[in-house]
Amino acid sequence: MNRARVLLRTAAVGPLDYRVPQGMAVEHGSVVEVPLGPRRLVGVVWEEEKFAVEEVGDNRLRNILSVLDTPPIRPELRRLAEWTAGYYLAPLAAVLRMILPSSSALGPGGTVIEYRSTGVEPPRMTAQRERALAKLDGEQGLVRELAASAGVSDAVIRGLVKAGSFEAVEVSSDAPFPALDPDFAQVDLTPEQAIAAESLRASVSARSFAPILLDGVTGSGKTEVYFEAVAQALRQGRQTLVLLPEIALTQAFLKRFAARFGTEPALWHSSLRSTERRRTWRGAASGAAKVVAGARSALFLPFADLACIIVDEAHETSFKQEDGVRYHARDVAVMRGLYESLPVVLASATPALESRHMAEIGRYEQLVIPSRYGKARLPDIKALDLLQDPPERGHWIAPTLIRAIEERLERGEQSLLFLNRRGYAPLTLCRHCGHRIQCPNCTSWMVEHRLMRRLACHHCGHLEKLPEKCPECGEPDSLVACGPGVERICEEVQKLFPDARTVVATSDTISNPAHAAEFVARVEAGAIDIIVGTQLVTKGYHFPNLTLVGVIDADLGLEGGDLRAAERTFQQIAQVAGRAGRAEKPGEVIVQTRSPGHAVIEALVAGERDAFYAAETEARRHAGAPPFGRLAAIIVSSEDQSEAAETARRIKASAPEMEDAVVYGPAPAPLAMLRGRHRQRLLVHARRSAPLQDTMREWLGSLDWPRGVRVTVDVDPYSFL
DNA sequence: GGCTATTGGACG
DNA sequence: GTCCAATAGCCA
Repeated sequence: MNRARVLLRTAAVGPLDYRVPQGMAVEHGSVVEVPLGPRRLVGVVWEEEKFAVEEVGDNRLRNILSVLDTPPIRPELRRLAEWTAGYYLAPLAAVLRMILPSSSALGPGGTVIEYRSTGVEPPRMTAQRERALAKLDGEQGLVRELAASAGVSDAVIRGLVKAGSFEAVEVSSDAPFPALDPDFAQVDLTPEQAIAAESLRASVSARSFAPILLDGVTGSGKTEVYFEAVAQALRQGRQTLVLLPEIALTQAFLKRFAARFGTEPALWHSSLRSTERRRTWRGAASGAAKVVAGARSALFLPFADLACIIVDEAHETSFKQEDGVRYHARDVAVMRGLYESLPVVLASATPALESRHMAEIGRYEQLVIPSRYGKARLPDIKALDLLQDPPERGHWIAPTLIRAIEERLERGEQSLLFLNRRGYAPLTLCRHCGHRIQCPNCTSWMVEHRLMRRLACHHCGHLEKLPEKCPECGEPDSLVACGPGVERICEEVQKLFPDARTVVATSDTISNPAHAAEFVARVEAGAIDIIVGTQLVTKGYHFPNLTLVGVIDADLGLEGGDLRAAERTFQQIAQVAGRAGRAEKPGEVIVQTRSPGHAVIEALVAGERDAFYAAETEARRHAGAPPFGRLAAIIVSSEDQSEAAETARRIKASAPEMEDAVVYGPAPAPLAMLRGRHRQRLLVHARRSAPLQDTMREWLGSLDWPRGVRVTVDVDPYSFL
């Protein structure tokens, strides 16, 4: 090879050709450093024929500077990258950015000095120092990382190091991974679990593509079952990837994993420190990291010898990336399984309708674990009609639910109240003039967070102080909180049961693995009587003494009515219900609703999961909705409202004639303004068989729009905001 | 004319 | 993405 086509991570620059100097070993997939103008960039050598680029004369080529010290990106992963870019209409370079982390992980390794708080008070305390110490308790990282995490300058951290409040820790970025033992723990499976486990072991050994739906009710021990697939891969010396929907969940997972295999797996998620990032990436590439547990982006790690992919809680919508490359990790995982010839296990108690459908038509294998582990039985779900049994005025917990909590307190058992709404109140209103406090950057109300004493926008993160008088009419003490959030429910609980120990569990209070571990430990130790939580508490946790789940507002998810609203509500309530009665003590679930006759609520109460799915599937089939038809959204945004609207109109006007697709819109998006950008949406609804991506590529590729206007395509959208 | 802000193209 | 040169806009 004397010239090479190099794909760079910057989307704005297409693939470029370089000269391979004499004696340099370069092959397809090699990770190389190349010059571009005055800069040095990292890229990957790709097959020339994949790109239609203008040929450039040998005389204009510059030399590849070096081949980096990492295994080449294997063809299977290159094909997956191409598929992802093609399917989601994203630049290949943007997918490459997910494969190659920032260059720090690619450069030479060695030891670095990180710092960890010691608990020593500095002799002189300042506001900045106080903030850093409060925020960084128990954290470790580079000075730069700590400073960024606490929102202070590097100098503050360096000062605290000098004062003895932080100590230096030498960290090797290439520390070896401790060996995982496939036979560390005695495994005690029920006959039902054993059958599923054996099937998974066989799939791993078969070394061929096999998408598998592992469908087991909550508490049936799916994790123990798929651990047997991990064990099988370990015995063969090969690697496993476990995708988890939320970092907050990893703590519980890691504990169970370590109990089964003797030590924790390698980790991958967006908030890793640079040393950890480097270690996991290189461990995946070398094959030294036998198991990687991670968020969706772990899907693009360059595994040397992958044997199996497991998608835990595969129905979770957080697997859908909502910015950058808008891919669905569950679907890309299946494609990776296809390219790498390996089994992909989608584990869930409430599978996505799409996944169930694939199993029904025989495209996915289905393994069912029909009952709970040991003596545990599925909880009894009751609907509580809020019109018949209303809470007191200005309150949200109905008398029946209050009595149920009371019983648990008397028996020394725990209760969980679920409301998928962070903060204290979703809307703040002026009683005098009717003004509603809105985010300056978004079309959304500011949410009061009483614990933080701030108003927050849940879309852009904008924060403001809670005003003392109405910002519109200036009337003092006229602002009232409307509606409940978890903090307000917690306040109500504390008024009702002043002696009970309550905790709010949301992404605000459990924002890192350390918090998650502390939360789990406190609940397990019986130091908590009542948990009030958002969707964060609906999955993964196993609290044997928790016997009551109260759903504060089951109707919340049904509002807005996007195509998956009913399915999502069903999954969410079934999952949170699954937290009750996970050991010997039976669980009870009380679902507060204003529409007990709604199909979702009736299905939950009757325990008729299959009937619900069947009806929902028929409705989707009738509407030509996914998985029977396909959707793609086009979102046009600009700081200039008229430019966004005009561009959207032009896109619509240039839509090609399509027999098998319809274009709806443009219309202002439900979130008409987001982060200061005005947004218009179009929706393409196509038949299953339509060449959706090709059509859209051609359509949008022939247009251009003013600078400052962004046009994004969302294939298989999950959010319609 | 001389200065700064904006924009389009090249970068191999 | 970033740099650079051509161009447009602005003032004296």
